[in-house]
Amino acid sequence: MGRKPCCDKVGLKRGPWTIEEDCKLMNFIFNNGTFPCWRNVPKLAGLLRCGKSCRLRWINYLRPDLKRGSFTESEEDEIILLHSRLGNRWSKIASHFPGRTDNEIKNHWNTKIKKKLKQLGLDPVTHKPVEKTDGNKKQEERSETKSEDVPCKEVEEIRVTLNETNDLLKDYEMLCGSFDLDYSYTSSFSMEESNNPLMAQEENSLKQWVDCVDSLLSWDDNFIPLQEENSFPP
DNA sequence: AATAGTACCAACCGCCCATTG
DNA sequence: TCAATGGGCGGTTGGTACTAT
Repeated sequence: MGRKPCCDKVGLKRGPWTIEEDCKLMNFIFNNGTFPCWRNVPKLAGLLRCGKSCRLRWINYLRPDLKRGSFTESEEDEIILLHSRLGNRWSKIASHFPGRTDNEIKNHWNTKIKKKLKQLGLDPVTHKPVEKTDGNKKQEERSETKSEDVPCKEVEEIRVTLNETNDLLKDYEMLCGSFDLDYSYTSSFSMEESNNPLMAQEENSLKQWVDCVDSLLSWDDNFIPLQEENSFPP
């Protein structure tokens, strides 16, 4: 007996989200705060998406507390450090970067950091120097002479940083000893919980974000506030 | 200008695990 | 105790933009 699919995929929309869908989802979340059951969200928000898709969209893209833009060098260094300790546990790694998502970090690792480590002669999995066979030596020589995206100076800087990072490891471990390593940054919030200063801050940033987006997006006539939109599709 | 190759990232898939009845 | 369920997670894919030939 196999497991039931997370949702009935028949008739559900897939692929990139439209602005209208984003609006519907945001609108629903702004009006309802926390939602214990993602499965019901698409139905209640009037979306033809599965609950998982809504959750992902919110967490990875719509959350008001998301930090946009490329990773700084110090962030990269910390990712490398954390990866050496935690492996591919991206959500754990992401919990150390408020505003960054596990998906974002995973993508950055796979597209940028992995390459940099390889060019440094480090195994991205073990973080240890790679034993070079004749075959991959030649291949690496070729790619190194061809490669221009990481100049020698930069590679040297990364080496220095990594050494510093290793020096920091001890301090970091001490630090982790005094904090809960499993501390996880949670994206869920509730308007009702705004007595909590942190929640209030989050709510405040949410409002600021809404104002900001409001001014940037041309909220067309299709965007109907939830309170006014009493009739959801059956 | 056209085509091929590469990089990037949003989104999906399927498995795992905690919770619930 | 166990099966069903839903959320979370990591791996992978597919589309798009950019670059090289």
